[in-house]
Amino acid sequence: MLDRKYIVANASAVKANCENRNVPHEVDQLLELETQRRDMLRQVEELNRQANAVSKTIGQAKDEQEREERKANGRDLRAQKDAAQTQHDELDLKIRELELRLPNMAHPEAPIGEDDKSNLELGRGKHAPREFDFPPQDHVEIAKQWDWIDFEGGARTSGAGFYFLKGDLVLLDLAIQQYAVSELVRRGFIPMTTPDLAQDSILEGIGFMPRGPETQVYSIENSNLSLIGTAEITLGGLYSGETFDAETLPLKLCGISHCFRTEAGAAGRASKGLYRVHQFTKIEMFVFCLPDQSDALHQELKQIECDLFDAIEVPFRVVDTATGDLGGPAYRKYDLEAWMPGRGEAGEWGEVTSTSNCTDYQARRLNVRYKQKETKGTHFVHTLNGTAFALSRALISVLENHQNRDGSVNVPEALQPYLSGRKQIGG
RNA sequence: GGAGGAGUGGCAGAGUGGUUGAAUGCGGCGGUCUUGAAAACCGUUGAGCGUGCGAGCGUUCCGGGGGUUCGAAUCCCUCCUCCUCCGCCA
Repeated sequence: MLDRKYIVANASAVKANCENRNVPHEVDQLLELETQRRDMLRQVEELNRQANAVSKTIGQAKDEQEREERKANGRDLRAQKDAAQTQHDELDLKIRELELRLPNMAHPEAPIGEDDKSNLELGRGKHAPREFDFPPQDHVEIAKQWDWIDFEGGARTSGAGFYFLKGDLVLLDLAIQQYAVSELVRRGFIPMTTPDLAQDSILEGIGFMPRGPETQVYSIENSNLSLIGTAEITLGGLYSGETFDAETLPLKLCGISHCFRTEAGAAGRASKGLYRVHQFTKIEMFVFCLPDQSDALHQELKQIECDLFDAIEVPFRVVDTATGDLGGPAYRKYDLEAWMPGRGEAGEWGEVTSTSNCTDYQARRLNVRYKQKETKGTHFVHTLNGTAFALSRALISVLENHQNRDGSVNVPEALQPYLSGRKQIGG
């Protein structure tokens, strides 16, 4: 959510931003309603002031008759105030609905473009895509050879898009998680396991739309809870309504959670094997910080993602997301796309991580503030998030890039300590 | 699941219908004293919104929502959270 005063003062920039992002807007209507609301607010406060003044004189009334007259006067003023208040609240609600649909402003250097075709490649990882001297298999084939993934069992118990991991692949999965968590802890992140469900109000604050026709998340019937699509939701909601002391920021959190996605409308999109599933585990980075820290922290999160994928020796490229492809809350977003040799005809890049600077957009919706010593008042913090590893896709990248001719898979050195020192699985 | 109790400012803790945004203490900040520090003493110390160049003024907020009343931290209803005891359970 944008600051209402900012929208009023910068209406043309807000409109231009919506157009760059391919989001329809009703800024003009919002401005009109806001003008009305302010008038109404002034009326409400004036009536309230008068009513309060009358109330204070009632105790000092000189006789019963004067007392009753003043009471009647007070009643009348309160009634007028209530009527004005109701009008004000209706206007406020309409404005808020419009505001909630406005996306965050975009970073001035973010590439402008309609969709992901305008995304800008910023660089590559340390490892170039491998030249195979044998036809590489995709992860589904590799896993099948060693009975590492049971898709049929997943479908039987839970439906299409669910799966069981088995055997050594589970150990690899855990090794990646442990490696990521220890690396993040080393870099000052506090490890946290989070609830896998959150209240809808928190989802909305983060920028998800639970229960809409295009919802990405599963909701629990007869409750206001939804399964989280990412730990960003719970970590971001963790301090909703709270005020940080400025010295305690930046606060870096590392969330370990399951992620649930309906993937509604994703049918037909590249979705083989583990690539697009309804549930996966994710190690997520989340940061609360001061406004002047968020740009640098965004670079830091991007760098951590690069370091992690370099460490597991997976080739990747970094992409600066175009305005039209940014989610609503993001001011700027970088994606890492890993090389997946088994994808498409002869390998393709596939998104494996994403890091966003959401500036104060989520903080305003969730009411997360900071307070600086010596200065009056509070301000909204900035929030950032980034994927360390989404395990489903990380596993694809490791299996496909480190496969051998016989289907065995080399364990990247960085992961070996977390896999009993083993250098290979399968075979 | 059953029975009780409690939710007030950064914290602790008064306040049960009318200048109470809220006593008091602690903490924080400023000052006096001191070579310096401590102690002591004095002063100061919540946030949101509106309005004004500004000092300020107005308004809202005592877990959330609703109600009674001219007026609610204070009375009523409801929800949430926490604590204690009992039961059940990984």
